[in-house]
Amino acid sequence: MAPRTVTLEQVARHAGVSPSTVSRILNGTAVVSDDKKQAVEDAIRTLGFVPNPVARGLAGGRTLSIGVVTQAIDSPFYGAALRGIEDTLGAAGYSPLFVSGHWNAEEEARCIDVLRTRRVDGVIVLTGRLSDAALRALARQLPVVVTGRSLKAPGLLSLDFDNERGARIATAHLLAQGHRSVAFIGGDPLHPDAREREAGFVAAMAEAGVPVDPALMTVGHYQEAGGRQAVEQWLDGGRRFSAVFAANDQMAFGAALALHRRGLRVPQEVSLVGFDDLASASYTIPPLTTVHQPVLDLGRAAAAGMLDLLAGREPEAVVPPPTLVVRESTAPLRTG
Amino acid sequence: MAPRTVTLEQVARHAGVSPSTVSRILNGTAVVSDDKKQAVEDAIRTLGFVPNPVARGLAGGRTLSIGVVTQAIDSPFYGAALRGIEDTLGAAGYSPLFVSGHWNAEEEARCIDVLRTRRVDGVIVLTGRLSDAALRALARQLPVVVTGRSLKAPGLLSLDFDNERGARIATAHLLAQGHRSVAFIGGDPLHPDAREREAGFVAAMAEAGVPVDPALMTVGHYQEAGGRQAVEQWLDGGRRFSAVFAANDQMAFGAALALHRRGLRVPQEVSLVGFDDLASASYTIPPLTTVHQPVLDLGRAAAAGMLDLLAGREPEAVVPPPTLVVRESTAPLRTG
DNA sequence: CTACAGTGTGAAAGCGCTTTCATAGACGAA
DNA sequence: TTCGTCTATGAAAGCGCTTTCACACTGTAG
Repeated sequence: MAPRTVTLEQVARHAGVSPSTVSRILNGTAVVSDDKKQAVEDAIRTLGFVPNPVARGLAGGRTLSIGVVTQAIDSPFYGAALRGIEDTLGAAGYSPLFVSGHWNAEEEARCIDVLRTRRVDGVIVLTGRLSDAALRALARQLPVVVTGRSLKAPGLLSLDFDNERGARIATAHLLAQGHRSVAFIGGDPLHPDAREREAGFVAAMAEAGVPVDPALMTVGHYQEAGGRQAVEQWLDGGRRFSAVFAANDQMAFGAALALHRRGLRVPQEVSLVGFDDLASASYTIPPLTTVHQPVLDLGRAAAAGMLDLLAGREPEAVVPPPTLVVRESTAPLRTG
Repeated sequence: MAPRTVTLEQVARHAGVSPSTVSRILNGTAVVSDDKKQAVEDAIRTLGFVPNPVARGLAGGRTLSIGVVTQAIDSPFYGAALRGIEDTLGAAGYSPLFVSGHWNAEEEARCIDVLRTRRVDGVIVLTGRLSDAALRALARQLPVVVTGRSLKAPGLLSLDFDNERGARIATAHLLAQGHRSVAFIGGDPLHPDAREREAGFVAAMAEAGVPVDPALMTVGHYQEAGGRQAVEQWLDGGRRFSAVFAANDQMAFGAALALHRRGLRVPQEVSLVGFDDLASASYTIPPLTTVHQPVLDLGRAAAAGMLDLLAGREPEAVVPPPTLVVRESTAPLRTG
């Protein structure tokens, strides 16, 4: 219980070389003769030496930690991404440092200050409210990976998910089922992805030659309560619709509850489609048809991209395309 | 964009004092005359000096970061706790370092090694599989706060939630509604809290003089799928019950789906109670009656306790008692 | 045989801060 | 007045690692 921390110097002494040599072997910074390398590796093993990242951070400027700016640490949506990041970063010896911006540009900027203060080697930003300019500026100092936008800059990798396409296929599915009056509950138009999803919806409707009723389009702020209120207002206003497309699952859940309360059965009377495919979407009643976002993969891709950036490699990021997961909340329009 | 990092030495020069003095002022380690203190504070302000935690960590051994061992970074249950921890730690200038043990003692031990390597100032363990002995040993080296068990040791604070009581009131609620054949879906008995919840269920039944049917008690591993399978098996086996108490919400969701599939309506035909009060529990169909666990407060309390421990104060932790949130998944037994 | 690139290696100087340790005053006691 | 005891402060030694820089060597060319 008192394994006095082993230092690089001890390893050096044990192996009969200088600390510099040990460091060089550790980091592969220079060519070292094979015999010394062997001796050092043996010493490391027998002594059980583990480099101290703190000292490394001070001396070399590398802390082996990556800042991750998320919006809320307990977000059901980003959770999977965080997991993906944690996994692939961890496998490479890096540790993520999670901070939450709470959908607030100012707070996000503060988070990034904290990360910089802590000397992280890179920053992964999950969507967020920061301006593109701010990200570009940040990328001049550190490798940056950002999701939810497409943005070109040196030292910056952006991983964008095709929200419009996702919304299109969701809407197309409803249309293919015969629905003509489909209501849309959007996210906050401040989010680019909310705008894209709306655009996808509109595009799919136009493509099918179905006019969209502006009265059946509203904003639900990506929260359950928003979805619920949307439906309640439509129903209170006497609006009729046979299908609802919610721009995220949480709003779809809210909508489902409102429909249930008003005695409208899903999918018999109203079809419902969500977006994101949260883990819980397959266990709602009925299980929700939704657009699957590969968030876990996105997290992994972001982390892998960061690793590439750090290694000076050209990052090759692949974000899988959106797919529709058809479950039980949608059904063909009942004629008559 | 090139605000060359300001060092403590620059502050010292600017204020006309020695670095030692600046450090002393920063840490309050010694008495410093008021005029110098003033000068230093001015210098800090005008220079915009921010101490480098990495250097601090190397020199002083304090990194101002707290390791947090959670089981899955994307857990819907612990998420709120993480948020609470992040908030109160952040307010005190500490940063949490989250690592996930994935319900695996070995992995948890590895996580703790990572944290130690990173020289965290303390460790918060959310439940987990580590042995009490391992935690006690850890507490000899670092302040430790652990949730989900009660355990006394120097340098260790344990925050336990009254699972048994929670299970009792949930069961009592069902019993008060006239239910007599109530089924129980438990968590993995390896979790102490799973055992406690089961004990609470059994105790409440006994208290009411209602015999428990062992065939109506099963293990669902805290997952949706487990809850679902439990119900399916009972139904397939021809078992009858008018109420189900699931030891966590996720299993309750699974159970609800299985009941729905079999055409049994909640709460008309079967009452359903969960445990945890996940954020999503109020938006299921029907909204779930469940035992509210103040996870957010628990997270805050854990962080506050850690801060106390670090400051050498006697931590005074208060975990609020469980309460039952009655929603719409429970109803009086239909007689006849 | 001298001169000049390479190579592998060690010495030593930091990285930015904390923390002894030592010292110059200030002050009360003798 | 002299001595001892504090008290505030500075000098300097690290914390454990990286990274110049310089130095022996080798080897090859002139």
